[in-house]
Amino acid sequence: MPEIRAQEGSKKPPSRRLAPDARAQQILEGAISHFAEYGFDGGTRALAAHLGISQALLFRYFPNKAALIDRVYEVVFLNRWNPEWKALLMRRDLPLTTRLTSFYKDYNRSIDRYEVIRISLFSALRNESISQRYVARLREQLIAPIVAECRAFVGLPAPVSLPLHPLEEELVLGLHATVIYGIMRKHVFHAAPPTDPDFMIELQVEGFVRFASEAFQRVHAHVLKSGERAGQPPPHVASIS
Amino acid sequence: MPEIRAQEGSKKPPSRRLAPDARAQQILEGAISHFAEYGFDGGTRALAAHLGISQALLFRYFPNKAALIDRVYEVVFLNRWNPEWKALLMRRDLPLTTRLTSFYKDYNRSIDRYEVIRISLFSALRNESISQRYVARLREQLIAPIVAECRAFVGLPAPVSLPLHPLEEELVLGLHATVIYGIMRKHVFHAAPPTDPDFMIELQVEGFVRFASEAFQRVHAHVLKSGERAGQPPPHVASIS
DNA sequence: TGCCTTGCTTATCGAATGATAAGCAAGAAC
DNA sequence: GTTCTTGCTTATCATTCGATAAGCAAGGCA
Repeated sequence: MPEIRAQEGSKKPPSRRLAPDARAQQILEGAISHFAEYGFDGGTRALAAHLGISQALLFRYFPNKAALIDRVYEVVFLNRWNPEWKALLMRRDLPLTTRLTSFYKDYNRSIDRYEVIRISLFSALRNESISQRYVARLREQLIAPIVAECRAFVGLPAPVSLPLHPLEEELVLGLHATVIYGIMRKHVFHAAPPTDPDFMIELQVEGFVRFASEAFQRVHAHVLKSGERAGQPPPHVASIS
Repeated sequence: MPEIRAQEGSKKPPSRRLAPDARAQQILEGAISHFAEYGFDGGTRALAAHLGISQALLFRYFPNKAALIDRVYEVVFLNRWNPEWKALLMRRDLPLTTRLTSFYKDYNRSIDRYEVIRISLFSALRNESISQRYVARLREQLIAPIVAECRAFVGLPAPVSLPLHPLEEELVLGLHATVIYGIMRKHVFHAAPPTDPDFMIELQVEGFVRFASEAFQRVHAHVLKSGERAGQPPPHVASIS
């Protein structure tokens, strides 16, 4: 009878004395999935247990919990940006529909991950500065360029002569929303029917571009009509009833 | 010289010995704004301090923290639903555009609140059952009826003879997304330009209805073409890189 | 003015949190 | 097989968490 290793505890045979780099990487990946599931208040003990290591070991590889979270942010936010997106969107040798379709298919593929969308939301709800920086980059690198391309597409003046208006951004963000909200339905609200994201993106982009000309014209007319008196924000209702 | 009340501590003159109902209501409202800001891991001590009362008093009015959170959910989710929405959406004596526009203006007005959107997200990220019940109601009471109305509008068979397809719902959710994501940008990502929500809703609905006929036709063609082999979910990528 | 109900606070509990210190033992080097 | 480096665990820290118990005092009532 071969010597059976008395099953110690429950399940931690596949981890003993890793090389420091490997262990750090393992902890980081475990932290990503742990914090994505339970938020950043998910305890370090639960994380360690999930990794099959002792809780103290975490602090040998990361000085404190905040530092570990910062590394998580780095992976989720910074490493997930494709600098070629902007260039793709501005390639006027391609039809606007083609550019938007292939961009959003790629963008969708890049962020349609349980960990990414949930950690993004957890950090945004914490008002983390990295989240706000991501939003700013999104605006400057993607939304604003798309607005500019739409301007060119519908025959309106370029942003250099006529500055971008928030309502134009919002128009584009309407298209953006269909992609983001779809991912959120899947990973946050757990209400995603099995579907074909590429087909839906083709459809949404087609609808957007088809209506773009009229929409941008109407936005410009609306802006002129309301005398650019910087639409006062809607009255903030006090009680919540 | 009038007797100045030695400023005790910092600021808690406007609260002593309230009637039980008033105190309970005050705590509930404070909890809503506290949990909306810091999530449900926001401590009871911080909540009490914000209310200018002792932490122990909370447990005199609510048996435990979970019970308080349940009351918060009640206010945010249940009290915020207008049962007339479905009827409005189905009023075929009105043009579809009119119905959608006035519905989404009202819906937007109803949920465009800092506390509502943030608490909804916090609870969804916790996989709370009430959040999932809200999503189910949204589907059954709003999205499905809109799909049915669109079917009628574009001349497709009613759901009784041809069951709703997830892709059709997703088409409608694209419109829904523009409203929800706009609210999230404002209260979660803090990236909302001052804008005119009613105007944007008119525009988005107009674009949606204008493209609805072709979109629904293409969805049906797509469903037939892919032989209804229940689109296999996209391969779940393992590493997060 | 005095009493007496009751709304509220102070003090404290055990469990859980992030983090530290000391020592065990795996496994390469010889 | 022995040694020695070092990856890892056990034990413990102070702090903070939700929750409880005992007692103070505000203010209506007489």
